[in-house]
Amino acid sequence: MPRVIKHPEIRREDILDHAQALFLTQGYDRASLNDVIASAGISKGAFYHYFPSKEALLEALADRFARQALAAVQSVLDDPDLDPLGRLNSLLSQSRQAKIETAAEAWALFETMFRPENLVLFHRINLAAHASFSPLLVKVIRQGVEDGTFRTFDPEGVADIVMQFGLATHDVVAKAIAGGSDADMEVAIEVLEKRVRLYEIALDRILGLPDGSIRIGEPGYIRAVMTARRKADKAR
Amino acid sequence: MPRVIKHPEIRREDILDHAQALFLTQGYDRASLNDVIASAGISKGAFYHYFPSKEALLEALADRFARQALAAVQSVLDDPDLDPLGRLNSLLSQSRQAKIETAAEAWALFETMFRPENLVLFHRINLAAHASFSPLLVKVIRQGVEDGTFRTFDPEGVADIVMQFGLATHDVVAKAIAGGSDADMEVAIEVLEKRVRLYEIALDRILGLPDGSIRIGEPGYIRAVMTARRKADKAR
DNA sequence: GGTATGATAGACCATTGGTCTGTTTCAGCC
DNA sequence: GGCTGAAACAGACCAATGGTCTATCATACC
Repeated sequence: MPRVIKHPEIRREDILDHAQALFLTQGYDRASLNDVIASAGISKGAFYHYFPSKEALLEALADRFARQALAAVQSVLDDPDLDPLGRLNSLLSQSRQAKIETAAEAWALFETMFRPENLVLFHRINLAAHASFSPLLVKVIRQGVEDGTFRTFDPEGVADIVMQFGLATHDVVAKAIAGGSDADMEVAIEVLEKRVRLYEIALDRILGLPDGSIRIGEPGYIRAVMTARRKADKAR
Repeated sequence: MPRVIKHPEIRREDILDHAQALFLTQGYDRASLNDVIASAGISKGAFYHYFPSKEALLEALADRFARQALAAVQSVLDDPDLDPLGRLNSLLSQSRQAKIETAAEAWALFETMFRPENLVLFHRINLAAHASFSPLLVKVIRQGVEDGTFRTFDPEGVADIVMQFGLATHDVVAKAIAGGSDADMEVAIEVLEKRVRLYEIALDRILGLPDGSIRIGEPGYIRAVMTARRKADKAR
């Protein structure tokens, strides 16, 4: 094997990229270290020079995911024109960043992320995301409580419940993927939209808001994501 | 090794027992098949005579857990004197079966179940539990909707959210375990009781009930479980 | 130009989940 | 009681895995 030397940061990202592709397509357990280093075109020595273990690679990957997600909502957090409710709604929908054109990509991520063999990876990402998002959510909620928009005795608890919304959709999406047919997809869309409405009124209640205040995503967004995926599927 | 022949069902349960002990103490990944067969005192041939793979063993274990849990609440489901709300509350608290004396055991299960290395096992159990519990919950909720106690447009969604309550406590408990000190425990108790109250009012709302209708567990139950554990810990 | 240090290669290792062949036990039949 | 076939079990064996170790290359710096 020819010896290629890259800048450490580049090489590291390189390994992460290849690992991400393999872990997402085959799952963390089924993708072997040999697969990773073969894909990245490096030797075992090189790999262990950058990561102390396969587990550490997984964690680094989860961290990167969480950081990227955080960066994606940074503008919402920084926007000074948003009141607490608006900020919370924007965070929940994330629709400012996730435009409809990228819906197909969003689905691709969903599809791979929620596959059963990706449980471990998904969980790590969730942990990392929780660790970095929770404090921000708590901050927003606390501000809302102070200025009187929200009313709750447990901001951290509310934040956790908000975070769990992601997990909540897990089962539904997983089943839709397992099924795969158009009919399954249609069912999944309806179930998800109902579920979203349920979460909205639950959040309204535990934040002491009048009904209809919380709006998770724009109406029809889920359908847009799902149908975009269907189109992409049929194209290939 | 002497050749001991047991009744197939006995042998199977035997293997499951030893696997359960090992998986819970060491985690599914870290406990090797050799550990399991050594602990069970059998050969590889014997093991693969009963289970097609290590994965299948995990699934069988999860199934058994789910079946046991189901059996534990069967009386609540069969009780003809309970109205839908009472039945739901009883299911949520499970306090009829889980008396305070068994609190220490409950904790032991919690402690092992929620350890990070048991993610996979926990998830399988959760899936199995979800599969068998959800329909029952939906049935109860549907009855409540019919007789006018509950009011919701999405019984399945409500059932799922109820089921997720178990997962919700996961993080809190996991952190308390990670900490381990009395102070950590005290914090965990308070956080958990707040979280429970939050869930109660959220469920009240999405079931169209007046506040205070849903009661997850008797007041002080969490503290009872936690302190029982503390006593058990200090005893040894 | 020498050299220390980081970056890379690849042989090597113990262990793992899983397979395969062979042996023992025993119920059912004559 | 003896025979037989299938179920129950034992254990050698295997490829692959995550991880270690030593040797080699490249480069920045004096």
